[in-house]
Amino acid sequence: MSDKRPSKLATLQTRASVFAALGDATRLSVLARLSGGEPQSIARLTEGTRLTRQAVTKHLKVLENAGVVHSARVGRESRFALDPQPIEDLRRYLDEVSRQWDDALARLKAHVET
Amino acid sequence: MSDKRPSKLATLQTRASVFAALGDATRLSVLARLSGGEPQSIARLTEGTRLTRQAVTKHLKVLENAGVVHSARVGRESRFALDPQPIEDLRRYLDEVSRQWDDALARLKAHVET
DNA sequence: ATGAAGAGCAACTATTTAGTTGCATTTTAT
DNA sequence: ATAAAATGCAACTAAATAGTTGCTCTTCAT
Repeated sequence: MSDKRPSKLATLQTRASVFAALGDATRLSVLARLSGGEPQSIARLTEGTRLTRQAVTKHLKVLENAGVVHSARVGRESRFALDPQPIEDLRRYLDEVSRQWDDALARLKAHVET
Repeated sequence: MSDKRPSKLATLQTRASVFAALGDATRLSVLARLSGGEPQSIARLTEGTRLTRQAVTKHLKVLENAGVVHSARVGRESRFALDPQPIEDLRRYLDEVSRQWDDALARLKAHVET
């Protein structure tokens, strides 16, 4: 049977790429617009921005490569929608980090008081 | 009275910079080590890595600028420790995005079924 | 059938980033 | 007093990123 679980390094890289995808103000705005639920065309997502359509397209590709959004062609426009899974993964990961941190602090405190 | 609240754009930029700081596998490993609670020197954080001390230093500076870690000089070494607040902020933000998404889906579904 | 809307592709520039090497400075231990 | 350890600083390179412009292709509406 093949190994279903990706290596630790691969997981790290994947996670990093999702974080990196969110590491840009423009992309966060796009994300905000898409969190409304309705898939939106590139032209629509470009409205209200000072950027070119092509610039927005590039940002969308970054988000898509990270798996944060996906696109589907509908007629002459391609509609982008949010993909909640990777974001959920990040949430869990940050929960984990916070938990570890709290536990560590509790342990250190207990150690000092002993 | 001065305006305590930062502009929306500034908030976005700050958040983006924190995401960006986490958008690198090396920095995520550093973070993992620091989530153990104990402040660690640069030399210590470099151990086990294939990188130079200076490379690690740069990564630490990125994390520090984003507010994710802080450093304090102790004798000849400078010890880095995690700063949980920004991570907590990201958690909340991702919670918010997920919530919006879920709500939107619920609304869309309700609309379809009506 | 034809013009306009929406998007894709390619080439190019400028800036940022990740990494290196080399050398100077501070602190500790002998 | 001096050598080793830990760090800081500066200059440099290579690659990635954000953005642009220009052109082509497909699809829709008239």
